[in-house]
Amino acid sequence: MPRAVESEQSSQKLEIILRHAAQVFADKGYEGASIRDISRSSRVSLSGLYYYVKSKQEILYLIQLSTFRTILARLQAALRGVRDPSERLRILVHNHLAYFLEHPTEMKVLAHEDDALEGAYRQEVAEIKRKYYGIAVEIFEALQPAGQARGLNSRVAVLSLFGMMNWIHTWHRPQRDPQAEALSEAMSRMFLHGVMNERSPVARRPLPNTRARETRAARIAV
Amino acid sequence: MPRAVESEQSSQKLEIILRHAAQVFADKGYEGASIRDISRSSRVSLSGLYYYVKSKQEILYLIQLSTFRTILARLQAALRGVRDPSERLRILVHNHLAYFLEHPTEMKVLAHEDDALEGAYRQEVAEIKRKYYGIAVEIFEALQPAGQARGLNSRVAVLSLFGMMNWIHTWHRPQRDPQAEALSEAMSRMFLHGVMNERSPVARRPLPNTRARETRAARIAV
DNA sequence: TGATCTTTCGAACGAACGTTCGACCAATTC
DNA sequence: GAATTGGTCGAACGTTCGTTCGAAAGATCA
Repeated sequence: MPRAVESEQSSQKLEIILRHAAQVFADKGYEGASIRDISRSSRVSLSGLYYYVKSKQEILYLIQLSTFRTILARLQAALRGVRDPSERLRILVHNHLAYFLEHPTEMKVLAHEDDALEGAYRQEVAEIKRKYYGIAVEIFEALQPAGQARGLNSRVAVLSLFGMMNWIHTWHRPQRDPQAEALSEAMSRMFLHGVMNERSPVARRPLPNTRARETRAARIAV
Repeated sequence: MPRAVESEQSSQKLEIILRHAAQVFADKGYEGASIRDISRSSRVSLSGLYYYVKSKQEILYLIQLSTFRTILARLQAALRGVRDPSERLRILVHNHLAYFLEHPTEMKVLAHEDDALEGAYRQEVAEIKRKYYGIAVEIFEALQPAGQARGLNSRVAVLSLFGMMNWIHTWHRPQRDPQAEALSEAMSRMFLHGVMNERSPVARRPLPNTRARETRAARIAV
């Protein structure tokens, strides 16, 4: 019989399986990875896996769902009480990148296996993704009434930002590249003010001295 | 016997095969696609494919190699004679995005199947990629002596730019989203000057009137 | 017409795939 | 101590995979 209501032990073992599965999917891709790979790496027999999980698709679904739920919940918590649009954007970027660097395997699976799910699984994940995206659009558009944002297509701007952030799974090496703090500061700054040195950057928060120079974290060594 | 020196006809048929293969890889991913899928869609028998091609890996290799070579050659041609760093960056972005939107299937295969190649195939493609990346870094760093670029990690800045651009394969819908001109103008502008409205944008070229407003193409409807 | 070379393909190879089944073991309940 | 329950797994299922092989059909030139 398949697992019906999970005991403490049981759901703990499911988590182990999902953790190893995420690693395997990240290494070989969803299609390139086999259930046997997951069985070997998690030390659960091939048939034993099916006590915890209905199918290979469900494994991917469970990984994506829980990862996305966590990152969304963290974002909502971090945003609570913050009103300034620029600051909210910085929080979004930091939350996204910090989670990315803490859980690189799960996030790679999220970013790279976007098309692999089908049917109801796909739709359920898409729903969370829409919500996450919607928050980003709201934040972006709130930059405008303040008379700050250029006349830019929100969709293009926000998806470009996600592109910057999600692409890091292809290049970021923890030893070599900046960590979450510096990286999110750099990307927020690039997104908000660009790479060029027009006059002076806007200060992080409205300060007496509007011409404050950039923070240390943003000035990454070349 | 496998094809040795290709005749006119023969290499033409190889191109047909590669075009269909790119479509199949783009739809199902490299691992998810089968040689039989490619056989079916290109109307060449399963064994017939192996007259033109040594292996499934070689198919992917040939697609990636020729796509990358073309985009690199076009970039070098478009850059010839242009000295202004900002303008060179705009050319790079436009070249990349224009090719992306003209050949979405090949570019999706390039962006998405980055890890799929192995051994010598992988290295040969990596070499071109390094060259392409190197040009981008050069352009970016040339923004600095002019006293224009912020103290930003080149690697982070350039790879963020590639992230913006390459990510479009996940979201761009030709009917709905801006075309190459408007899109590259928007992304160049975002990268160079950001999304916020600090004072005034810098003019495209050094003009008498440094405070010229943005061009029409950049003001995309929301 | 016959010889040679290029191109095509049906049939089969062994290996690997996702999934299922029924037997089994250990612990808990009566 | 018999029955029940939660967890485990070896063996096998039918299918699909990438690749090979040898025969044969078409083209080219003697």
